[in-house]
Amino acid sequence: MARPLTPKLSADMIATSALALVDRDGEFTIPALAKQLRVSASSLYNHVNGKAEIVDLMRGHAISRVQFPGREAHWAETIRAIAVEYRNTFARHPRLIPLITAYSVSDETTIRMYNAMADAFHEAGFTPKRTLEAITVVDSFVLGSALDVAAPEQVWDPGEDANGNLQLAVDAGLGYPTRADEAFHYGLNLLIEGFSREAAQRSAGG
Amino acid sequence: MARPLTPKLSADMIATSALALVDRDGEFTIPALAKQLRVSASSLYNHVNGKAEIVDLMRGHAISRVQFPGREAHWAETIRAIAVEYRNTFARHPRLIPLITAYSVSDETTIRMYNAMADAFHEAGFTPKRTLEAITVVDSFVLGSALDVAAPEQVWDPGEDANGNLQLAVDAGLGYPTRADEAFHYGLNLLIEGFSREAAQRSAGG
DNA sequence: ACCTGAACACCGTTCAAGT
DNA sequence: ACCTGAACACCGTTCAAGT
Repeated sequence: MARPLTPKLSADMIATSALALVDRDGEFTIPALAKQLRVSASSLYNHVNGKAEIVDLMRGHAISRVQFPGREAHWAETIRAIAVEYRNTFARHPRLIPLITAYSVSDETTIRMYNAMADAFHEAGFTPKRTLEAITVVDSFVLGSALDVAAPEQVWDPGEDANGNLQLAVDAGLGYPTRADEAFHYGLNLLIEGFSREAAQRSAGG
Repeated sequence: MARPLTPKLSADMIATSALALVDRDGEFTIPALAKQLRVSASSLYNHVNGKAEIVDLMRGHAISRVQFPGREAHWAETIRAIAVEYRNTFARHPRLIPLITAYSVSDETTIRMYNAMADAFHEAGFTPKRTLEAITVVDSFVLGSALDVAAPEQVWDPGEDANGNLQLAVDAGLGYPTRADEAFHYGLNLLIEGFSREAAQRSAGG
């Protein structure tokens, strides 16, 4: 074969194909990826610097869909919309999450998201330090909630080791596929209510 | 050599040694682990069924230190104490977190923790379904916060892509090594305040 | 510039052999 | 029962050769 007139590969094709493998298998290998692309393994290295870079591209690819709310919204609704979008984006590829947590997280979309949150908390009257902490809180909760989507359900099947109250709760949750979703919105509401109360106190001159 | 009179290895030694490698390098390999234990790689398989089981043992080993509060405490303080303990336990071995998120999470200590939280929320008057959601919320936030400890600081060095408000917040956070700690307590307070308000509403017959 | 096959170092796991 | 060394399949990456 050797070099074709038009390239058989691109970084974007590699990312898309790898994401499909992760969605299906929870992992990917270079040989499996090459096979799916009908290409030899070494060809990938003409477009990509290594496996770590492929993971990086996958995160960028997954996250690039994030839609931001318009600036006309109330700051609290901006925070909510970003958190929901961010979490849903991760939840769309739950098995990607364990892979990307091992790597650093600083692509352009992430920064844009932090920017938008910083603006919202500034509008709420938060100090810079408080803004940093609030962003960290939202980020942690979103990431943890996304991980919860990826987690196998067996966590919630404790069997004999559960005492009465846990068993009751689990029974209430079985056959309840939106558990992770509802818990996410519940927690997000608690956080935003707390932020709002703090904002009200600040504007009241507390 | 062959078989020694007293075994050179045990599952616990393997877990401890692997944890030391992860703390130092962020990962571990079977050959490196065997070398540190001054043993051949194949010897490990007399005590352990494979790499996945070693990761399982590491999580159990790390988590086994968790101290539970006495039952005399107020339910809200019980929740707080568990969350703090749980999160600090993970934060003690931050580089372990990306490894264990890829596996399932259902050992005995975890179940005991969920049991204790279920009792606390029951005491607060939560329904079983609400209890399940509240536990999920706390769990997600704790895990996300622990991941934040493990995350490289470069997330918070956005450089030119930051707009004014984000840059101000980051400036407030640089050289501020307890950022992750303070954000965790901030978020935890918000959640517990929310839980308490809900409990008060319920007991008032809302 | 981009694809290929051969090659290399390394990893996880198995297993017969030894005591 | 428990350790060893040899062996196997597999993985990530490099590189000279080809167009």
